[in-house]
Amino acid sequence: MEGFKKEEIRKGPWKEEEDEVLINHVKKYGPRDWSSIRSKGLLHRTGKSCRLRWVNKLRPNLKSGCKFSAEEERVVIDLQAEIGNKWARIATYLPGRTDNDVKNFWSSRQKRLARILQASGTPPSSSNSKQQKSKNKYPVFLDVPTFEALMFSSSMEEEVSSKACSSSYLENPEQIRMMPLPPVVKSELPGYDANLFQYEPMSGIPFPQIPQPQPDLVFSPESHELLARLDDPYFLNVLGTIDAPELGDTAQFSLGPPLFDPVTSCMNTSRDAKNPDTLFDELPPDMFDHIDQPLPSPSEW
DNA sequence: AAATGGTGCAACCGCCCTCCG
DNA sequence: CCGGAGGGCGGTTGCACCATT
Repeated sequence: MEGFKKEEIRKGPWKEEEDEVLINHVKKYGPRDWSSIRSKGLLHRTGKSCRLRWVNKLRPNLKSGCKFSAEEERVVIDLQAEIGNKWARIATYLPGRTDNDVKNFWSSRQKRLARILQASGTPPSSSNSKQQKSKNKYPVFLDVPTFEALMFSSSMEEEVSSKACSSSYLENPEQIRMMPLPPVVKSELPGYDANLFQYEPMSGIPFPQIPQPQPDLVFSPESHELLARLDDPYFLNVLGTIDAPELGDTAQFSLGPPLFDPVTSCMNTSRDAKNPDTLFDELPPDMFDHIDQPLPSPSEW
């Protein structure tokens, strides 16, 4: 019997009928007791597989098929810089998004960046292969989210890649600090944890401070070292091999549809050139006006 | 039109934690 | 206290689709 059961475990793409069974189970018992789905003989899937399917695809109010809006990108970038690869935690700030979504988004982004850096003549530290398959093989500084997150949106990356290797865009840390980043409107983030954000008002522009070591935050030794060096102009010069002069002092940023509006957010999913899919275009001048509002703690929502 | 490469996404794997008997 | 089961989570893989050559 055990052997029989083992052989019966199904893998791979889910069929509609399986989805229906899973949905019915959740309707009856709620999103729990995943393993009982198999033990009852309802599905030949592992409990894990069922849970994953529910969480990633069948759960209500998912924004499946929707490209990340500019604001969502911004949230991910900020939070990744703050707390690292805690995708599930980051996903809690993005209604309708799953940890898998966030993870995939970030992974795609990392791949793009790696490719751009290679094209721009900044070779990976220990490999000369065309394409790095694992992000663990990327240059170490790519694992430090802060800078690359600030320097590249998906649209900026394309511009950057075409202007590689010449400018001083990153030479001055102050320039970076003064970049008019579109803000994450923390007050609108469900589950917002004020302890995770340390924004300092700089001419009304919020800027995510370099994460300070916190008891519950774990950075790799490399990250610790690199974070410690972020104020080092020489370190910045390393990144300065990437050029985006056209962004210059008046770098423009785009704002996507309002965050947490599944309808409008979903309308921004096409790759229409008229519809830039990214941050950093046409930044409204008053967009930072409401940043420093008090933020609800997770317990308040 | 075919080949190639990039991208996004669904799903699996393995590790870890928590809970419960 | 211990061990097993269940579940959560981050990392990885495989594949389909699309754009480019």
